[in-house]
Amino acid sequence: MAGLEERAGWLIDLYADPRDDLVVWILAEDGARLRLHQPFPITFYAAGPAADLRELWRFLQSDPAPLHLARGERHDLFAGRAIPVLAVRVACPADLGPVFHRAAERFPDLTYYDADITLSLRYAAVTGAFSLSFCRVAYEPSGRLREIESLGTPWELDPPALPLRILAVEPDVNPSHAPPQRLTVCCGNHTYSLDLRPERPLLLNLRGLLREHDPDLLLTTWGDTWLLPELMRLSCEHRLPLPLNRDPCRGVIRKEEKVYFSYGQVIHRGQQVHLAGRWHIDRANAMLWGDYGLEGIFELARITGLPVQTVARTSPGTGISSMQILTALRQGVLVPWHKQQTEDSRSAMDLFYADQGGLVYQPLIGLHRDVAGIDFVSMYPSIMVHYNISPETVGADRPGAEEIPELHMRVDRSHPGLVPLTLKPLLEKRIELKHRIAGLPAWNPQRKRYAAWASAYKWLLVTCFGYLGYKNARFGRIEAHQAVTAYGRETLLLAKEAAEEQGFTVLHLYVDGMWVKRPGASQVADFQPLLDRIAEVTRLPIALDGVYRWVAFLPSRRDARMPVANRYFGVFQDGSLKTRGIDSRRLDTPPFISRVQMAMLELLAGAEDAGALPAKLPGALGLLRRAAADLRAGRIPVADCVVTQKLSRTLEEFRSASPAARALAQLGAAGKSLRPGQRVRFLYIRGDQRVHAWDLPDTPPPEALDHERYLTLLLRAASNILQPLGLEEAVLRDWVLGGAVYLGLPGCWRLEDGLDPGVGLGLLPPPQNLPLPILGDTGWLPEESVRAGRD
DNA sequence: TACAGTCGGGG
DNA sequence: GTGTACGACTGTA
Repeated sequence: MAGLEERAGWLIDLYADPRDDLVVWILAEDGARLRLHQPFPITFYAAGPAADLRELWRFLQSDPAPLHLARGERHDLFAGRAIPVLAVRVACPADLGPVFHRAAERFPDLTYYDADITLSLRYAAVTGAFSLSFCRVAYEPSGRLREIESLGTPWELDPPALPLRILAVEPDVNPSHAPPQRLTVCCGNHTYSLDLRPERPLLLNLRGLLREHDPDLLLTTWGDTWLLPELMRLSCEHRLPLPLNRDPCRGVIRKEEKVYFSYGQVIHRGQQVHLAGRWHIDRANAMLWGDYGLEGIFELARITGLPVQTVARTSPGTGISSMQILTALRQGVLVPWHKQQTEDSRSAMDLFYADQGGLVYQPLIGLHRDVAGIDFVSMYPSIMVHYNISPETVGADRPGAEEIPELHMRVDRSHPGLVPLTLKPLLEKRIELKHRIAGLPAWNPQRKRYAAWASAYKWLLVTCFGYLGYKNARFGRIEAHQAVTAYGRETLLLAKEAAEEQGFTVLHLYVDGMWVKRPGASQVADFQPLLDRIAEVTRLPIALDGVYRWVAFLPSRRDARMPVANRYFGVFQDGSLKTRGIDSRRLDTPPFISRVQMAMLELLAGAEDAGALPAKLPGALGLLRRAAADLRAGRIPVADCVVTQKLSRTLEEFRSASPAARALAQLGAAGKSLRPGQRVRFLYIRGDQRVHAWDLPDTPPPEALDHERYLTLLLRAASNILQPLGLEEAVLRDWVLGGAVYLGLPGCWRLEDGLDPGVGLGLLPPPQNLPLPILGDTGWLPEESVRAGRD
């Protein structure tokens, strides 16, 4: 076409604008940042009794916004057929919200579809151009976009990298703890330190930096909750405009903080500041930032179709929901309007929901060797794809369809369902990523990128199951959820039978994994025939989590004869540890206790074989004794004794003076407030106060700590890992406190099969000869020892 | 002893 | 722009 400019580049932002209809930002290959615009009419639908639809028609005819009305038929997923609808096409996307709300308010009983879909998803469905996709664009000199064509798909493994300009800003301290004094600003190879006062030069300097560098990404720490609101306030006060936005025609978008309930706990989401034409990401407010970083966020944007600033801050559940919506739009299936109803919704759907849904065994308590952990890979999503489980494919009345085990239901496998259609490429790409990761050395940057993506995918897949079961989810249906768990149980039972046929003892089953043992089986090759057999009978992807040198399943702390499903630890053949449910896995355990526990475990992990464990005991006990002595002598830094707990309610709502409530009250008295969902930090101290909130101006000296309390926590943590070796908490306490040792009693050991009872305890040297722990003189145990336990 | 409050899991 | 479970466990009274 004559007079059109053509360019290739990445789609980085997109939003409705009352004057320009739809604004599309392209980061061009040649470095230009293009603000383009185009008309983008949007249609939503209403269904219901014909008379009501006619009334809605008349009502909307007098609506002030330019719109077009038509009758038609559209496919309803749950009805399984096309239904008559009134199509309301709004000329300008910015009008959609107001028009829809006027309609829904006046006619609340009609059913609405496609009414609340994120603009970027609609755009992806209509044009094929998704968030961050590499596109070819053709536009008029005025900026009017005439053509856009995506040159790739979200499923590429090596999409061209964006040449992003990043400006990073970080205050010197956490603003919720103390008032910051200066900002560190990084862009390219330059780093600047800017004083927050006086304010005018600060604003002028920042303005200069923003203009000069024109960043695509403003990467901050506490930018949502403090920095940007503060800068906006200063900019207003001093009447010095600050070009935070790249689009000068728009203001920044602020979203208020909120507290909500999700998966059984209160979540606090700080306020947010979104920019137009460039992104703002606050690492402190970014979901799972530590898990997958910028690369993970970009990949999530690509595959979910959500804007970068949104995926950075939302849960993966929103991502999976968006992917389903995109599938529906592409298939021409109506997307039900999602009412923000807080009705009785006894959804009772956890994202894992092991107790009613998943098969859980009671593990065989104690220490075992010749054990392998075997897991199904993304079991529930794999089941959905393999068995075609989707809200529209499952039901009681499906003649000729496949019968679901245990349930009086059938699943129609003649056409791929919406959910399997959405998940299939995701599962396939994740498996391909894992292959590539395995083939690359650890230092390879591409490997790190893939690992970040794989981590982001993992979370999408984990949450998709919960969505399937939630009855108020757009594409959720309880029967589909039940079908998945039914197939899951059957699958696990098939795996168990296969293991028993091959002479393995099944130690434990947990939803999508199992632990098996057979005397003498200590190599990967010993378990390969079982893996092959399980893959053959279940037709689902199975993987060896690892072969253990030894593994211990812990009993209940209330009753040592009772097993619990989720507390265990073990060492793989390569010496790496796997721990679940023990103190160091918990975020409310003081750091020094976590470190001691992990250090003890690492010492035990040095044993090549369970038989060599007794020789490791003196070292582990020495570590414990040293820790207890350091605690009493005040040699543990108080910062390492801080307990962190998440607040579930406001101060007034606490009915019991729990440690967290006491700390909250102290903070309140000092003028610092915390909201439910935020974490409170405190120390256990002696005296009536019992605790001392950590974020108060003063810090108590080590002598003020409640040593007795910390000693109890320490001994508990130690006994949780030494209990399988026959050392109970009371014994440890006597021993650590330096009293008589009754470690020499034969029969104390509770090692399974073949380990010589009576070995070990008698070999312990007397306490004064114990080897000193592996510590430096100044610091405490290395921080790595804690992280090593978490994967 | 009963009750109140917090945490993890999955990958 | 989410999704209000469950059991184990600890601390308080």
